[in-house]
Amino acid sequence: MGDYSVVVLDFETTGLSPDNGDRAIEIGAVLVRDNQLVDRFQSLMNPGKRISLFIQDYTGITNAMLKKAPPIDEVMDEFSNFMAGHHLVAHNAGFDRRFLDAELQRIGKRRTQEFACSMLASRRIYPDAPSHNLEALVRYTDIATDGTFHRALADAEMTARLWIGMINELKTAYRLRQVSFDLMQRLSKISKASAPAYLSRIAETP
DNA sequence: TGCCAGGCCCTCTTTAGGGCCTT
Repeated sequence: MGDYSVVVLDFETTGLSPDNGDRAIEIGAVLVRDNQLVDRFQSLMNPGKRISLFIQDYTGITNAMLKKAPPIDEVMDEFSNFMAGHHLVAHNAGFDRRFLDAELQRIGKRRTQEFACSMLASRRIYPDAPSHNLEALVRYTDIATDGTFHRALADAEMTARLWIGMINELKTAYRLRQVSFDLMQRLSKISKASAPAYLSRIAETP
């Protein structure tokens, strides 16, 4: 489990909760190693049922597109190989973690690696951002974009660039040589109020 | 047909409520 590689992932789904029968319809993921995007994974998935007009409008993914897509089980099996051995990151990770774990469970697999959240990290690293949704953070931090939002690979790539940007921000602001996944995860788990003191303490530690 | 989550975070808080964030 390398400290310096993470898989940043994003799901498009039929709704908000796998416990209510919602399923994944697209996964996008980027492998980040040494703060570089070095590999990508993307696939639509056929959930075996029609998706709502809201989801079609929100994502641009249509029922016609999903009809031609491979089944979820097949894609998730491939993706479990892609993510193997890497820590995981997502924006509002609780959402993607629930879907990842639910879809893996359906194919008899289980996630073992740690999951970190770029949204929780951004609330601590960019407390003055006007909003901490992905699109607002992309604009706030001047991340290049082709204007595509709410598609899995585009969102995963932007989240990966946001993650790299936050690591670089910490390196610069606190004169750190390296910022590990563990540090990012700890920063996200401590209360937002105590984050500034925590970071100052890290900066003083050689 | 109608309904629909979960966790963080703030505050007019802790015997709670509501906005944000993800689709």
